[in-house]
Amino acid sequence: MQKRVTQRDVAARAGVSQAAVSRVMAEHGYVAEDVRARIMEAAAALGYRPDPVARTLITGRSNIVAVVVGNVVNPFFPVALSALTEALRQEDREVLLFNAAPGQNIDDLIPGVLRYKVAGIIVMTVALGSRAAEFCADAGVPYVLFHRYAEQGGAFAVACDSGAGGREAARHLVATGCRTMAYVGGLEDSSPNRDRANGFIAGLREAGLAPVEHLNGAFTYDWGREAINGLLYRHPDLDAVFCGDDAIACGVVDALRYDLGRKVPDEVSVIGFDDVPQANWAAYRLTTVRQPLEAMIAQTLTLLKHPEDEARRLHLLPGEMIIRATTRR
Amino acid sequence: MQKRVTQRDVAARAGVSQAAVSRVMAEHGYVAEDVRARIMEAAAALGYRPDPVARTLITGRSNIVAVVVGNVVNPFFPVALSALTEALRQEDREVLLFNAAPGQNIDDLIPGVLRYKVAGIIVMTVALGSRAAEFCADAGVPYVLFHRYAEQGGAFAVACDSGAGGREAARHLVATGCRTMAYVGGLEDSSPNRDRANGFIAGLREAGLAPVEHLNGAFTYDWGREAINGLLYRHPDLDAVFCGDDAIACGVVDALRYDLGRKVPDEVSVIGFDDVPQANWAAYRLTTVRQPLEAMIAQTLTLLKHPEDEARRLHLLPGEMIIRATTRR
DNA sequence: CTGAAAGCGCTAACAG
DNA sequence: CTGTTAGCGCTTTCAG
Repeated sequence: MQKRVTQRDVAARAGVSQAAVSRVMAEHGYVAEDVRARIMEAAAALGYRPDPVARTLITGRSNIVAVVVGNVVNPFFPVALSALTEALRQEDREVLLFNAAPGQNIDDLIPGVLRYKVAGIIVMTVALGSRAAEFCADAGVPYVLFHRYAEQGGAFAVACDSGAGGREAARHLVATGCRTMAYVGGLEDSSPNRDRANGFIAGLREAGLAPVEHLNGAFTYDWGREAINGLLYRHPDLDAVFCGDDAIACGVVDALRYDLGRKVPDEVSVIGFDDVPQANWAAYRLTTVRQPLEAMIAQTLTLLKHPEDEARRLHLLPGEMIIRATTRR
Repeated sequence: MQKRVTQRDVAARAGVSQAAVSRVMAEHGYVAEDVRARIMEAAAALGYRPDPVARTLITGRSNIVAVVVGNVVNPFFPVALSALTEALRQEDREVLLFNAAPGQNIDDLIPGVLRYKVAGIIVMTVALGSRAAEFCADAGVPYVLFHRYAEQGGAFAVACDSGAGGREAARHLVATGCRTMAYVGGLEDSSPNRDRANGFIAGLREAGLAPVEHLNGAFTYDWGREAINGLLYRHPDLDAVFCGDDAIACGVVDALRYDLGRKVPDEVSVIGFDDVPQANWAAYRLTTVRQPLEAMIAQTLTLLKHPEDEARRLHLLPGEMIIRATTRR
């Protein structure tokens, strides 16, 4: 149980005051070059590393970023979380992970998060609160919604341009000869779901078409599988389905092939959204809209670091249509 | 930007000293019942919530548990992480998430983690360090390996009994008439991989059989897909493959069906390990060995909370064979 | 430019 | 049982 090396130890070895060491470590205030060198040397020799807890106590700000996640079963989550923590790690920031309970309002969670004096909060859940942004603003903590946005609250938000993605999906289906189409969405009350649906509808309208049906449910494989069964029963001539995300799409494809005996894409085309790893598995080879994950993360970090520089609240980044084998040529 | 409520404020309102408030909040030391009631009332009225940073600074221990993850692409990770954070949340403990860079030694990571005065460290990466357990022991921080264990270092470890699982898989394949079998493993130098391989080999030996080949690679879909191609070329009469995990197994199944035109399970049986959500998707319906996730997490939390009560270092929990449609009846 | 000194909010002896 | 008193390790005035 060895004692930690403190700034006092470094100061003693360098023959300076502890305050001088602090100034060097915090890169704050002026220190003569030779003194700074002596201090750095002493710190290195002693293996000194600053105590983040003590620093946070006094400054009221840590280098920890809170990430609030919710629907963890969705395969997009681990991909996004992993890329995010990796990016944060490269900036020497840690990630405090909060798991919102199903149905839990973010508003109830944020005050608890704020107690940790986090440097910022990134919210990846679908269920939103209305006052969370306000709490964070009061505390001076940057608050960024990732992957979706809120109509009100004035929070920063970074997301894929789902509307454009939905439109592209519609155009691709129209261009490949589909006419009787449906949208199988995820959580009704979420911005990606709304935008994907609206974009899809808008894209069909360009061709003078309209979806025969528009379903909402959850961003899950099981929902996709369930939804398509009823859908195909009501519309036996259905020739295309645009899905809220890849998980739903996989469920739809599987149900079409294994529950309903339809050929994908020959009889029914299917398009997903996200481009999760499974989308490219040989069993699916899903045509989908890839989220611009790298760009979304970069934008999120910029917002976290310099929220004041950025007047624009909503940042929608264009996705990329990935054409594989669940749509016709 | 409203001021936080501090113990001093509570003390003033309750007409007691700040120390009395601390004793009530920390549940440490004696306080008269009526005084305690007054304090609780004042705290509630003011909306007081303790400052975890200040508390950590003085006690040298936070209520934060560090979770170190690595191979995030593997679908078992989000399932495990999600269940773990959920369990931790129920104990009012937070999760500090560390993403080990690919190939990074845990030993280099742990000292940085320890600076946060975490209440415990749970390691879910496959790459191990040799001194991490020692560092943690020196700092008095419980250290638990999750999902795999180390031969040396004396760290606590909680994992599925992969050896028993491998043996069961072998028995099931033998019982369903397979004779020419191979093991397609993941990361060679990891305990789950070794145990699954050894268990499988032992299980075959019971029937007087031996695997025709034994490959190691990575716990990924792509590796499974690649491995089976060469394997089937060298052993055209192969009739079963036991895989290091479900991701590999999905790759093997897909390659057999779509790259090699074989029928699963009629021509080749495939068994995975973990029972991730995808294993039950209709495109796979994978026979697999389910990890006892709930039990593993419960055991991990117990070890974290009372490490001194537990003499046994290694806790192997039995998995459950889930028979689906990638093995014959 | 540097050191002394005052805390950040809380816990933990220690008297009373 | 309760209040007083030191700090935890660090940042940040404030003199010098």
